[in-house]
Amino acid sequence: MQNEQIEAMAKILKSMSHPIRLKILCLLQDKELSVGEIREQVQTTNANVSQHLNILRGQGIIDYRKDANFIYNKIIDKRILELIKKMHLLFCPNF
Amino acid sequence: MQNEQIEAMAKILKSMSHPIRLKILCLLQDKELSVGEIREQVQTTNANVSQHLNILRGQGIIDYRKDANFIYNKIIDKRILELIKKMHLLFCPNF
DNA sequence: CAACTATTACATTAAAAGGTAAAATACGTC
DNA sequence: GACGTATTTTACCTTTTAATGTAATAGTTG
Repeated sequence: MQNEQIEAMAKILKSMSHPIRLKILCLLQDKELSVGEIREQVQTTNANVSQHLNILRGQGIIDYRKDANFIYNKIIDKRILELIKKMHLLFCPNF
Repeated sequence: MQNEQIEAMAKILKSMSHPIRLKILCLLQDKELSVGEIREQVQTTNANVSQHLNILRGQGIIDYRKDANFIYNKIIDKRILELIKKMHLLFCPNF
């Protein structure tokens, strides 16, 4: 890996390395979810979820669509999906 | 993934998510290296490398052996090796 | 406009990173 | 065995960055 790529990769890893954000990404693996739906699964506030989502958006990992006053979030970077799948296989082989 | 596993995984990712530590892991993919040898490749001080190595050791990702007054470091968690390989494939397909 | 969902802004707290100097460890030589 | 040198670690302090809480704001709906 080149230095620039290492920097870029480290940024991506950092954005995934917070428990709440990692959980959000796991939840979004197979379906899109609204902020409120995410908050139900992650023990924190609405605003906090929103802030974490914003970090993931900034990395281009997720995107959203509006529907009424809901915001549905989904993963758009397929590489992240693959990476999570791999992590799952490597670190949680029992599931 | 279970919550505990997510916490554990987030910790691992965090320890990999610093550019210097990620570079160290890349360098250690195929060979063991002393602190000084790592410092040559990573633009920082000896003490700083040592501190980063300590974090990776704390995670059980790397271990070391002594030889004279050199410390040779290597990756002992094979899952990390696989994860790096996968990241390489996904994010740096040109190399 | 009242109710609901989400975002933003700001302030506070907590955690990580980095610099520097001192200390520990090992080696060779006198 | 004391001394000088090389390598690495540790400790301490400072700075920087990240995370969180709270309240205010925006946007949408009926």
